[in-house]
Amino acid sequence: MSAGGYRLEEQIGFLLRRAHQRATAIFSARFAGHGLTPTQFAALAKIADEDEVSQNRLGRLTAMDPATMKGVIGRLSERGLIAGRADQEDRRRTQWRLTEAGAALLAAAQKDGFGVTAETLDPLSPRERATLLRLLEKII
Amino acid sequence: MSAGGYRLEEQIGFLLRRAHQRATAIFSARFAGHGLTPTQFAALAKIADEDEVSQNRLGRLTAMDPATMKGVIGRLSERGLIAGRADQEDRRRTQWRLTEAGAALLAAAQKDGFGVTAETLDPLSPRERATLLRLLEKII
DNA sequence: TCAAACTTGTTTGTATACGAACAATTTTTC
DNA sequence: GAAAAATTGTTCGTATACAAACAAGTTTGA
Repeated sequence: MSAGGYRLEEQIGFLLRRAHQRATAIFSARFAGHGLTPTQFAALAKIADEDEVSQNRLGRLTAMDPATMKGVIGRLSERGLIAGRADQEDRRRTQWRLTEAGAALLAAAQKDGFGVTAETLDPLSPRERATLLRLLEKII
Repeated sequence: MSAGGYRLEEQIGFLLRRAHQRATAIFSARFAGHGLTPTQFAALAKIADEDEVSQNRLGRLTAMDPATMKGVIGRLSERGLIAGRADQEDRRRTQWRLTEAGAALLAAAQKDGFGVTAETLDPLSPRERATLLRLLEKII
């Protein structure tokens, strides 16, 4: 009976956690054949955008902390989807690129990426979809 | 240059992940003194609502899978914030309650719970806040 | 009734997520 | 040009998140 009037179901954090869980579940179902997680797909997509990118910068672009990024990079690299080379200008850095296999997988997976977004937003009207994206951007 | 026109920043899943990350960061800052994570706090709040609740039911109420719930319950129980008893009617079940320490911590933490929500939604007008909650509920 | 189906909870393994502490390197500042 | 500050990346530890396989107990249905 919510002692202090705190209703979990109405808290933005709880709603965001649940909405994210649902989006992830939809992603997992559609990407089962590709063997990619949402963060792995995000990393591939951003590496493709950037052509070549350091680990830290990729983390900023995909909203992953350096420790998390290291794990994602490691798994993509082990699977041969990306390849790294030492940066000559800055010896702390490793620059990462898609391999041919990575580019092929990304190309094959991309339409499912749009499918995930479409299915996740399916309960909303086009206008509501735009509103939701706009409001989410405002609170990030 | 988004080869297939796939813009990560506009995908609902990516926005939800980032918004959830920010909400969690705000929670962590405000709850540092209480030593509670968002899921632990959610579990305490729901146990208080229900008075006594089984592990699986609590998982459904707080949107946690049974394996996750077990970890959360274990940590709260180890800290003496909740206590479980074997259910006589259904011998598979354990029923969980707040201890006095748990009830006290929940009472002390609750105003910070509201603070997290307020800070997270701060960039939005009251009308926008209501809209965001409504749209999130629709896509869950 | 009794077998099938379901529910409750556990365990294992993989993948984020991130704080904290750290080493190596580069940039800034004086 | 040297000290200070910042950046890049690693490692360790803790906490979700969930699939899959499982054991044990309960409910359903023919």
